[in-house]
Amino acid sequence: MAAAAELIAELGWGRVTTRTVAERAGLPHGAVSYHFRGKQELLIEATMFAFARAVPADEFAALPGVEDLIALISAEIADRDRIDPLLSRLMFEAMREAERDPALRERMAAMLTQYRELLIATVRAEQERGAVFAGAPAEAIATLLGAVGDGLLLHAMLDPGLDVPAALNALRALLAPRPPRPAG
Amino acid sequence: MAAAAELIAELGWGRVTTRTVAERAGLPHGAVSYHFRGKQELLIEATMFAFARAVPADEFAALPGVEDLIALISAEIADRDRIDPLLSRLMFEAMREAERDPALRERMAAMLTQYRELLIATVRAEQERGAVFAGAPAEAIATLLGAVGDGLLLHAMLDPGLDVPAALNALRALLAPRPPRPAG
Amino acid sequence: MAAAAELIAELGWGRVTTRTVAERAGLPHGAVSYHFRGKQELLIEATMFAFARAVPADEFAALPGVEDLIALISAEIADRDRIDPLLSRLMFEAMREAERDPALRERMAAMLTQYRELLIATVRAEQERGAVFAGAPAEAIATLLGAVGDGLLLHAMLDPGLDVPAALNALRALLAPRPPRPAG
Amino acid sequence: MAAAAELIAELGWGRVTTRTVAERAGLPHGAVSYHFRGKQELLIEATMFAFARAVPADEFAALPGVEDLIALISAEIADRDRIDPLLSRLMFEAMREAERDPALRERMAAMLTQYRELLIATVRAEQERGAVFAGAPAEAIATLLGAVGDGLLLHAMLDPGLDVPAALNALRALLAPRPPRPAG
DNA sequence: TATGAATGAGTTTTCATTCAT
DNA sequence: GATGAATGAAAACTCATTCAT
Repeated sequence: MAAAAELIAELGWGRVTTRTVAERAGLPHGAVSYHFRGKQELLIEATMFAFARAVPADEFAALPGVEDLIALISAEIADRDRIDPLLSRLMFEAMREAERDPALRERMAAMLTQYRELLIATVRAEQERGAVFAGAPAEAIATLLGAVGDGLLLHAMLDPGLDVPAALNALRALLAPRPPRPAG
Repeated sequence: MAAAAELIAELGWGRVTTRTVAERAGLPHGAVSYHFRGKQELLIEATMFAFARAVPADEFAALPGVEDLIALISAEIADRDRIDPLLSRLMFEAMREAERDPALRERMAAMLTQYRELLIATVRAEQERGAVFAGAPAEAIATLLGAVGDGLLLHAMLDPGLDVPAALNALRALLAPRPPRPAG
Repeated sequence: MAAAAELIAELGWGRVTTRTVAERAGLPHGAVSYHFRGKQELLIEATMFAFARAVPADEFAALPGVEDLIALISAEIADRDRIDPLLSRLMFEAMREAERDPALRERMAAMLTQYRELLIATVRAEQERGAVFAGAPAEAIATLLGAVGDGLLLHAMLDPGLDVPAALNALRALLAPRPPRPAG
Repeated sequence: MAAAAELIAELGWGRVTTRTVAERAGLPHGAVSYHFRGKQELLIEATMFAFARAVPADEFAALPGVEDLIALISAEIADRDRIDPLLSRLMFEAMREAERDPALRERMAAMLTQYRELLIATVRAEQERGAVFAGAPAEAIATLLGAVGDGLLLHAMLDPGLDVPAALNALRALLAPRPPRPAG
């Protein structure tokens, strides 16, 4: 039941009840306990299902080096924040919950690692192409990029007036390659 | 009852119960409802209290233009993550909850605005001093810095192995001033 | 759960607790909140259920013009006060509560209106038959009769020694038809 | 604190809290427990105080035979319902509570007996004056009058559209003296 | 296999009363 | 004497889970 994912995003992990999920899905209440071992299992499955459906595996495989890096980040934010706020909220809920539930943590970690690997590879490729500032290791820049993405998401969620495009332009300028610093 | 803040960080906002808070604080159960109008008020007050105690007002006033900007960010992360992991988790919980509770959102927004104003002023001063990349508006760079700070916090929380110092070095390099890009 | 009605009569509306109701009914505590949206709904449903069960609808339909009016009132009081003191107390509690709860008030008003319509029709029929004093409008006499009924109920409840039969005899005498008052 | 009487009338006996009383009276909270043995004592004292203040003893003594009986009832209803609904509501609350609290019952009974004696004496005097229907014992008519008074009060409280003046006119007509019934 | 009624543990909240100051 | 902070008993309500059908 991927409709449970909606409710996690809307209400928060802890406020989702089995009844609400059943109602939203138009299913009988007993079905929840019948198909899943418990609420937690339902929510975890729903979360991973929603992520898997949103980012198909082959998209991950195809991306590095193809898209401009900034455009990638930008599109990601735009997707999350404008087109489907569900996913960004769900991501935060799941991150929070993952800190406490080992089962979820494991699955989230795998997903995040995959995403991080993609970022590193992309940064490295762009650096080799000369399209991105090469004065720092790709790993470190990728870490920054991931942090900027989620941080902007978080701040934009709290302050809808935040000028995300301007911030992304600044990021673009910062990431631009540059000549070696003149001595002195 | 600043001991409630601990529990928010440990258990998550929604899993804190009045009973648990009372036990942790060594107080009778009725005391919670006696001193606060309800659980939510208690948690909000505890949150703001913890933040206020962690970042004294005069520190805010003294910082701009005095400290190196990167050092500021770095110190902030180090403080939060090493000295008192409570604060970073609490921040995350509070941000998540602020999305749903208008009262908390208002207070968090005020705090973040104050922090953002400080960042902007600092960035602008450093740009004028020639110590920070001037190719983007101070507002946009400050937005990025705030996002990077909280994003790194979040990711470091989820992945304790994350190389934060390396990322901060990369940030330092990216923020360094640079000569105008050669034409072409 | 019509057993809740007993407790309203015995303890008073405000002193009935869900726990008491559950115990009296031999049901687990959670059942109350499961079957009704809340305590108030339970008590309201129990009240209307008890009234509906006590005065079947067809009795209402059959009465007007058939029974002697006094006998009607008398039977009503006797029924309520002797056969089932529960109902008179319940009626009083419900009236008191109806002043504050709009939902209950609406349902009580509907019931009282139905009863009052019956009284008016009966009075009017008896007046036309020449069996009841015709010197006042049927509506006004019906209002008095309704008031006398509930007033006697109330006073008999508070003072068990009250001579209700004597009062009903007096009512019978007062309601008797009379010749036009001699002029002067 | 006679201001507690207001709250009984407004909220109902069981819903009055010591805090509310103290606030309404502008007094410190501790004063309630200091001056009275408990909440119940406070409410009982407040009730009797309000009644005593509303109907001074000498008024009771002066009334019988002086006022027209209907005017007395009418004035009573008007007073209660229009000028000061507080007293009528308080009366009902106190009656209800008196069923359960012996201490209150005793004091209410004394008051009601005094009132009933007054009614009987008045009816008897009016009957002797030839101003009231003499075909029934004064006691029984007094019982009816008392019941009509409280019954009308109760119904008028529930149904503000009730035509009380018309009902009182009918009562006046019913109580009018009449010649012996013509034979046949 | 599927359902949804029923259960009871757990949570928040209210409030009369107590008692140190 | 007077205050109001503190206590804890009791109440309503929620909800995941169980289980008879």
